[in-house]
Amino acid sequence: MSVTEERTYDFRAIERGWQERWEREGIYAARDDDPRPKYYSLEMLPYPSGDLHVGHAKNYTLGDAIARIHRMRGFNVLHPMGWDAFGLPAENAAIQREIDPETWTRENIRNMQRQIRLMGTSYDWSREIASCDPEFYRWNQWFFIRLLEKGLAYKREAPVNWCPIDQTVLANEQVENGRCWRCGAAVERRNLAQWFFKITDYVERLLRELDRLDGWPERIKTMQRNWIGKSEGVTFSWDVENVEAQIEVFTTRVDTLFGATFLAVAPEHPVVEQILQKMPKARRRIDEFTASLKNKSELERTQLMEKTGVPTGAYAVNPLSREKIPIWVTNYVLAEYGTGAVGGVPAHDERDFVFAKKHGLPIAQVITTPDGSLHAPLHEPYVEDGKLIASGEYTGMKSAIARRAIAARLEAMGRGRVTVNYRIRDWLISRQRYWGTPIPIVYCEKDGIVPVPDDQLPVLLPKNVKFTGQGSPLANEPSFVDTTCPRCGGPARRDPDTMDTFVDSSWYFLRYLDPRNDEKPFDHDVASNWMPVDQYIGGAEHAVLHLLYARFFYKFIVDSGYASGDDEPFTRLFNQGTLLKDGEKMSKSRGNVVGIDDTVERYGVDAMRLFLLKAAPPEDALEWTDEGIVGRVRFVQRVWRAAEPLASIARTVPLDRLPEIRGEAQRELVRALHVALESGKNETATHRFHYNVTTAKLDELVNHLTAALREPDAQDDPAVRYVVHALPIVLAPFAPHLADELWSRMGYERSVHLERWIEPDPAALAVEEITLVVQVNGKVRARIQAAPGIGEDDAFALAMRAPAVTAQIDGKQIRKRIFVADKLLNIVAA
RNA sequence: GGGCACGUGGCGGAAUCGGCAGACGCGCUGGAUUUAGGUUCCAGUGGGGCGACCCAUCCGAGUUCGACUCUCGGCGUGCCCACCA
Repeated sequence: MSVTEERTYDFRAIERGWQERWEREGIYAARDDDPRPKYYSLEMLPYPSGDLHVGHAKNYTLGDAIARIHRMRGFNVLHPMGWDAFGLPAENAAIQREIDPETWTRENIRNMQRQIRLMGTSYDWSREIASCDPEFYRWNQWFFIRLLEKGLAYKREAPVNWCPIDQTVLANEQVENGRCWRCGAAVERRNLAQWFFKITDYVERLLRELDRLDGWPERIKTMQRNWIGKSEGVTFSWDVENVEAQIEVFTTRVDTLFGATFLAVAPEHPVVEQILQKMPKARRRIDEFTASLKNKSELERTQLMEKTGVPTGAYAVNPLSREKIPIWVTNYVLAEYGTGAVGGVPAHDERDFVFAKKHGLPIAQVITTPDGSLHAPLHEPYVEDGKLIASGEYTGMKSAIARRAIAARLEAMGRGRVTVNYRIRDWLISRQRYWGTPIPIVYCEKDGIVPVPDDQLPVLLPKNVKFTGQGSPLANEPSFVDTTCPRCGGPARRDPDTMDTFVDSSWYFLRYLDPRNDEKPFDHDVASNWMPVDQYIGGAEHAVLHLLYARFFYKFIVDSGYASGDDEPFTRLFNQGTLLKDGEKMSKSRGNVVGIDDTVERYGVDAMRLFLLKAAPPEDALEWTDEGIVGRVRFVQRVWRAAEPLASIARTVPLDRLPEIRGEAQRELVRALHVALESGKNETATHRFHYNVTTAKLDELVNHLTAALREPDAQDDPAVRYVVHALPIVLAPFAPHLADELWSRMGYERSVHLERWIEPDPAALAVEEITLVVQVNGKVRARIQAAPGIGEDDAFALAMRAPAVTAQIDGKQIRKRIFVADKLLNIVAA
């Protein structure tokens, strides 16, 4: 073996060895009774899709660095991991390849456990959970029944989103641009009886309390606000001429009421049938129109079709002007939003304008610009607030004032009221699929809807189910569906549906706190002590799904007394940027994945981790390159070559005080260490987590160390020994294996990950000389070396000795001096 | 169409408070070591000029002694929402 080979860091053997030892000794296990301040550090739990790629590694590496540095900063850190194990891909594998979904899932979990361990992440594996375990999903069923008892779970027939490919209904949150979020199929509308969670009961709190989530990205809060979609307006009714009916409309622009020239209703609106009873002549054309819409998917109806409609022949009476306007059935008014009917104001609404132009309906301007300069004919709708015209007694009012006045008038007439409307709908949780939590409900001919009693939970998923891809697997399984009523003992049928997997992730973070409890989902006191999650890390794709559901669920949990304290579950949220390969998001479906196993085998875990942290700030998208990681391989080897030969003697210089400093180079070396320590501390304390900067400071430190080691007798220099001694500590959160290997070679028995971070020392950070920038008229002309704290006059005197400065001032008057202590002197001359 | 981000060398990025633009890394160039390749080490690396200096953070204005940073306008990129009444 040659000399160079001997000094090469054998990362393959060393990294594996440390992972086994950490696990054997359980050094990352969190204890409930630890007296130190708690820190709950959580990454969104992964779906066990098969293989991890370096995109996953990016997410977990950041979370692990944060957990590790908090542990070293004196916190009792809880850092758990688990599996979001229910879901469609497992069932699709069953249909396509005849593998049992459970087998498929368990195999994937096993493989991903191995890969996550390969990354050297500091999880407390004793708390691991998988949502497909009956010990976990039992509590989904338990919570379902608690929600049912509170009236927050209910079954209702409603128009719902149906995915024809995945053969199940979807929540509104799972429909993106009219398409299924999983498979991309155009979603259809179906009227089905389904279970909902009443998230709308919590909508005001979910909206208002976003304001106090200071640790959340503004972007995510905005997305939640938009999704909730609160709008304030007026709901009021129109009489229908010659028909015993009223039509309620909701509008945010009641100031435009005098400009309504038609009334638009959704085809599904009940008033359509009432009108047809009186005026059967219109039936054929309305039926034809409605039928033409029926064939269209929701996507086509909302996005691709032009606005169209047919008149009903009936007229509505404007409650204020008494004007009669025609009632039209249209395709652009949605039955599910507001009241399903809208006053058509072409002059001041873009959709109504387009519709009126097409069908030759009048355009009546009732708002003009504040200066009154806008007059008919309008070539485009004027949708801003302005001043009312042609609006009876309200003419001349500003929009905002008119809105209040007209609302008050409608209220006084007993026709209307100020209302608030929300875009968000109740959360549809039924799924017509097998691989999920069975809904714990039994239908009895005598007793109706009967919840399964707590002591009969869990309702287990049956094994050996047939997967044909046709219809719901559980519904086709008589041994599961046929049961007896828990109340009367008579024949009954089980609900054949399973729950949306987002139910699992709405409270899983509480199960980590008490994972083996078989009497309750979690203990009240244990949960209250650990909650809320201090730092939550994950991608932004869950902004209106998981993150909204979990907030709802935790509010319910605190309201019900299952836990106490702040009812917001996640104090701080950090959105990781995605990992790109060749400019595209790395994903299995795109086929551009770089695997964990290959990367670790080739470059080592620490090099991979360092690259993922170093290449970009964690919130930014990061392009994976094989060239970039070799720089980190070099770094790991450079550290090893510098520090390992001194490992046996480094401990002779203690870390609890600064070492003897023999010269300027030694000062700079020790300073570089403390700069790195401070960077790690600050990036953590400010929650920026820009460890790309901290790792750059580590590079500078190692550059200084390498230079110092070229001096004769460097091994005997106390500053060199001190820095080598401290190196494992400052490396530990980022390159945990390398750090522990060096630490143990110094003779320590205990892992470096149980050591304290060294507090950056102001004396080490202080500089003996500062560089004062001298500007003339804002342009840098000289840099002068001076002692820190130099006064303005002394600085000026020094500056005037610099030829580059005097040359610029020559022949001019000095008007002003700006002096920033220890930084800059700007001489203004003209 | 609306909202929110962002725009700095060949590339990823740094500059935390309005005060040295380009830290650190990749790549590249030259040198040393090496039979050679690789590794390692050293030096250099925004553009222009022989030079004192000049130009440069998407473009254009503005505020300021001083702007990558603040304001206004434009262009570009990304993400989210979108017949929501």
